[in-house]
Amino acid sequence: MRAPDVTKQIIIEKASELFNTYGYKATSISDITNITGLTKGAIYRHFIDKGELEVAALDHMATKVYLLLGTQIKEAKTADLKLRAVLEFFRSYLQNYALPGGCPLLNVAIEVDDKVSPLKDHAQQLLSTLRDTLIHVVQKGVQFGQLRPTIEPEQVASIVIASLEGAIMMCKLNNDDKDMNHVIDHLHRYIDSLRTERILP
Amino acid sequence: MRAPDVTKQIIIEKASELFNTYGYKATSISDITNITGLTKGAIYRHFIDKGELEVAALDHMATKVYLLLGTQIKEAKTADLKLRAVLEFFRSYLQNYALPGGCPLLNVAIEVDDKVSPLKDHAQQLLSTLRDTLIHVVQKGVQFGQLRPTIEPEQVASIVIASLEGAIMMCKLNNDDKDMNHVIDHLHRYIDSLRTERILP
DNA sequence: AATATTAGATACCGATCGGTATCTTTGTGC
DNA sequence: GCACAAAGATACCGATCGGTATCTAATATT
Repeated sequence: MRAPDVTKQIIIEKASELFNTYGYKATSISDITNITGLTKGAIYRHFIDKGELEVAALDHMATKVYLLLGTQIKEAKTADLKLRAVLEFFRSYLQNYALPGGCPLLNVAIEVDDKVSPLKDHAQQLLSTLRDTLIHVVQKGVQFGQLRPTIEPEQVASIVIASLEGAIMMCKLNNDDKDMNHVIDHLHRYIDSLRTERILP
Repeated sequence: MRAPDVTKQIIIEKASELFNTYGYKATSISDITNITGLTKGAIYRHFIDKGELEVAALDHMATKVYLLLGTQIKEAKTADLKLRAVLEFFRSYLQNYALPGGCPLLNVAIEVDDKVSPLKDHAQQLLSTLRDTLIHVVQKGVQFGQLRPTIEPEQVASIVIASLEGAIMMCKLNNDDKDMNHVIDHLHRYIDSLRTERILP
């Protein structure tokens, strides 16, 4: 008998990889028992039903990703560098496969079809968090005179997120980084256009 | 007893809506018998297994969409207008819901997780077709002096497709057109920048 | 009109799904 | 060391999955 929260964490970790790779509905409890070496009895002791495990797994993946992304953003000093850090974070996303199955947000957003469900609520919250993070970066950039005051932070967020998520889809389907590189190149130039004009000496 | 190909077409049409809305794996044969009023016997007379129906349904949706998109592109006279027609096509995509479940390409691309499968092959082909269409538009635009000769057609295609598909994901999740409008506004300005500079009088 | 062909209905198959009741084992507090 | 609580295993449940063998009925052929 192990400390219960350790076992629970193992279940969440392994399950989240399966969910993110094969889909939430497509991953069965048996798949999770197989990969964890545990039994159904053990799993259902920690989660009242599959839905609760799905939400826990999504939360786990999300905090893992956002923690790393948040760090990268904080380390960059100016708004435009912070935005570029986001781009490079998404590029590395595809290369080192620390995150099996691609972007958790994209995957869950496409899979959930219910009008309302806990999983959809969490997916919406994930997107909001990402949007708000980018919006905040841009707002601060304007405030500090790093970015042009005429730009709309919400629009910048929409453009950056949509481009990167779409690129992930394309790259995953073709097993090829080409589209992501094209998109990131373009976004770098887009960010250039957001900066305040500096008269160089 | 009806003409067989009429029944087959009904099955494909109804099934494709279910597949695109709820997912391929998540839609059962029973779901299809319910919506068509037919029985399993009738369905399995026309398709050897579920996989064959999945592919037929995806093909059906794709040709339906690409026929309409192709028309819009042909009706626009210059390359930059053709590209803008693509943007507006995607905008209308979300509003009138002639296409239940959103973009078939995006949905299937996220769902297929197999390394190789007929459905994935078709999904890849769909993306290639869309890419090639945009690339061709840009190449002709350069050839006819409508677009700057320095631009890379492949990069334009990646950027346009990724942005639009990503926006679809965001809008579907939030049930809100905002992100798509932001993205399309940006793409219009991007297309502006692709045009040959004209010295206005 | 009789026959051959085929679309579609019915009833069933084994496998697997999510979930649960119950039993055994393990660790903990006294 | 013994009682108790909790973790995990086992065995099972009804429902549903994709798929099929067989039967019926409607059309097409002659």
